[in-house]
Amino acid sequence: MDTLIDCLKHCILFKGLNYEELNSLIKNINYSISDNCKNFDESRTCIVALEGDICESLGIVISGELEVQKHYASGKVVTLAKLNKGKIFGEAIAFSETNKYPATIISSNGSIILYISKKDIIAMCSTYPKVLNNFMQLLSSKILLLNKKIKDLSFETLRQKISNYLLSLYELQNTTALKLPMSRKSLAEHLGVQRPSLSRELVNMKGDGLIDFNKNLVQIKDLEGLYDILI
Amino acid sequence: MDTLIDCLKHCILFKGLNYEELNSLIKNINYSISDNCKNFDESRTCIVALEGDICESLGIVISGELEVQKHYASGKVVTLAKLNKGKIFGEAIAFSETNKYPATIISSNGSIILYISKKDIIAMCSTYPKVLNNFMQLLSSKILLLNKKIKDLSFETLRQKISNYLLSLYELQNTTALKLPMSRKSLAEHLGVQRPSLSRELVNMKGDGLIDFNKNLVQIKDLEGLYDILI
DNA sequence: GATAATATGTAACTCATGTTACCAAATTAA
DNA sequence: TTAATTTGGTAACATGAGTTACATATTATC
Repeated sequence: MDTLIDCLKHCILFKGLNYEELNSLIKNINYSISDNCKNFDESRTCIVALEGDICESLGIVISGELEVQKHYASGKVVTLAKLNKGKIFGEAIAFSETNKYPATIISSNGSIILYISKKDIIAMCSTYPKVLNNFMQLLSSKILLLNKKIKDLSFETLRQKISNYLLSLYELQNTTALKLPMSRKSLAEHLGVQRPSLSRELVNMKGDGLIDFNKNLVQIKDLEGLYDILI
Repeated sequence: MDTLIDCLKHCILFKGLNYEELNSLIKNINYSISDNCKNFDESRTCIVALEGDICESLGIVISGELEVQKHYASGKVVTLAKLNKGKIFGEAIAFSETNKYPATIISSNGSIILYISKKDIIAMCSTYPKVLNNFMQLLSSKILLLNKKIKDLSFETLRQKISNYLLSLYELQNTTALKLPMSRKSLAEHLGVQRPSLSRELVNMKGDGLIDFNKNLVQIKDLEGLYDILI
């Protein structure tokens, strides 16, 4: 039981709750623990949830490590995320209208998972406002993160991607004399473009009087021009 | 008061609550109503919130219409959304870590807005589990919607976009003999590409034996091939 | 300090898609 | 039914970015 509480202490959902509160919480809410997996596939990995399965509850990893995977028809498998102790999953899926897992979740080392059903989450949140607050913050922050990702993805040209990046640096560093915090190689990767393409476009932008640069220092020469590129 | 309750009845946050429950709710929770705007800009439009403003509460439109706008340095203004009676805003922003409005919200016709602070939302959700459930569903569905949008956006080539679209039709219509529900013009717009480019690529895909088509009927010839394109 | 490994800049080429223009087909209006 | 409008196909061209290759610069290792 103590190891359970110790684990929940590290879970973002229970941030700000002390030992006593967690102790009372775990006694007062309904939950179930999957001590071992029911389904095994041929390679001895345990299938926690299959893509398309109905999701009715929130899962919290108590021990072991889960992998979120996308299985393609061709047989190719792509691991999207790894979830270790204290990480949660299914929180957004359970409450959505089409509550089906969008990916498969497996465990290769016999993990233990605590499940709380939708109904019991509502009950828990009603009783523990701190948990409710944490849950809201979790979902909200995810929404803003996804919005940012969509914004980044929706820039089409390389020049837009570079301008967007430089302007976010400008707002962060509060100066037009920017210091790039990473190498060209990493920047190209970060922007999702090829390194030679990045180099070429930086030279073009210098030629157009938008920026000047030397090593990892970039001087914005036409701030408004950079903003115009994003529209 | 009755018009207020009538308005809340149409708000997604209070779905499933009857008149009595709404009546008791409105008496038991703390809220504030902005009867008129404090800030007017030169064009007599009322500024509900400026981009960058701290957001501490959820807003519900009681009457009038709000516009969510992005104001660019160049002076250009893009309207992102319109919010009419019963629509809510700030729900994800208030609870996120960086709780700043990502866009400006204005009203040109003197709207009335009901505000519920973060603290009072928590209190309301604790007292009314139905509202809590609605709130969770709202945030969760938004997350899944944004995830889908990211998935769609992350396909790079036109062939990937077409394949992804055809495969979603396939899963929807449960047959490889697909009926396109829209014109080429609309489809091109929907996929974010030019109409001639779409035509050209459809012909290429027919040439590669992936599909066959005639008018608004598309026959999938190589299902696995289509899936492979997405990887 | 010499050498190897890695990162960066640059140029030539390829390719996918946007762009424009034009004609045919289909749909709608008169 | 004819005329007008919209939609769709196709071709030629322009362009932006990926690809490859190679030279130079920087950094790490001994």
